[in-house]
Amino acid sequence: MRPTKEQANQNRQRIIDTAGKLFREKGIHAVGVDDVMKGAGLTHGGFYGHFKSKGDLAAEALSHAMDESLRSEQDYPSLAALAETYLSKAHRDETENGCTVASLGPELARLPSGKRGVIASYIRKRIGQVEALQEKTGGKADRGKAIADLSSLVGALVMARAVDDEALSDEILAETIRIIGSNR
Amino acid sequence: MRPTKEQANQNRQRIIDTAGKLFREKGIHAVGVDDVMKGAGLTHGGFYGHFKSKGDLAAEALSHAMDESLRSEQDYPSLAALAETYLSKAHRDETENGCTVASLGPELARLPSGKRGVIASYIRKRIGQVEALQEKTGGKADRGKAIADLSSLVGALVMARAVDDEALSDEILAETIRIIGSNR
DNA sequence: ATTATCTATAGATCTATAGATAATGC
DNA sequence: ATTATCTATAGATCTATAGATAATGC
Repeated sequence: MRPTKEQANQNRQRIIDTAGKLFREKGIHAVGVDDVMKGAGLTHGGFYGHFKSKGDLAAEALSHAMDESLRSEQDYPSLAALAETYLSKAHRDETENGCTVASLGPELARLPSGKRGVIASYIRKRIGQVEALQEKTGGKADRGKAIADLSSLVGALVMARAVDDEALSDEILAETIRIIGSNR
Repeated sequence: MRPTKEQANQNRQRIIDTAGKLFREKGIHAVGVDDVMKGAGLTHGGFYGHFKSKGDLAAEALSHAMDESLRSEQDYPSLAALAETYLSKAHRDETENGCTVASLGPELARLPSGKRGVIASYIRKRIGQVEALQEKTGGKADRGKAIADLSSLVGALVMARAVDDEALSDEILAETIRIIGSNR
């Protein structure tokens, strides 16, 4: 039963969206084309009508996921407010949405270099976001400090997720929020 | 040709060591038992005489890798000196050795929870290391700041490796070193 | 006799392709 | 007639096991 052109486009978009969530939750290697298609409510053979390969899907899915996680954010009143959201327990525990760099981290570095341009672009936007918040509250932007603060955010989330001990995990989140908020 | 008991133990240790390097370089999922055994100069069938499963090897290999990367470090004179080494281009570019949390990051969070105790222990030691350096130079230890600085180190290394643009990668390393060194 | 390793292979899984199907869109 | 999807499967790869081999260690 062939769908309309519009339905086919929606199917394609749903494949990208599902892949973005599954890859962030389980890692790219741990998710098969079969899993993605099942998640999108399709059979896995149909995949290759939409994408040339799993790698091509990965590039599109990550790009889409990064756009989404930037787009979905409110305008924060301050850097402290961004840190509170980024390092919330909700963001830590809900791995299928949220920051792609924190969810996939080193796996991004191992992607074929032709498909890694979106990562630099995403990180540049995050740096810009932090700089804009510096101007909003403190005064003038300090790009170096923005980079170091962004590093803290990413590193704290990665560690808080890796750790098996909830008290330590909570402490990593809370203390990093506190230090960033104190405008060191 | 059966090796001596001592040689067999050395073989086992070489399997662990090889796995620690390969896992950090390529990710656990991307490395097969076959690759590890080939790297150790053995045939892959012999693996199961040493380990019950790939997962068991992973736990031992990561524990060993973390011990090694802590043990191999000099005594740093200051936090700034630690940051310079941790965020050196050498550490960024040489992924097979070096910090396991930065090399595997989110993949650690997806390990079965029974095998994640070593991660918390490793991170606690890293926090302690930063606190000791604070006392050595500034005065009294500030655990919250130690956690935030450690987060910066991990996050900056992950981002510097993920990015496709060498200028941006270098900037992330250099600026994070500068901010941590400025003892904000 | 024991055992570390090797050869060979079973069984599962994963990417990708081929051909059939059936409804859309010219 | 075109094409999005489905069924079926080829081919590669990966974990794990079984049985053979040959030197060690009691």
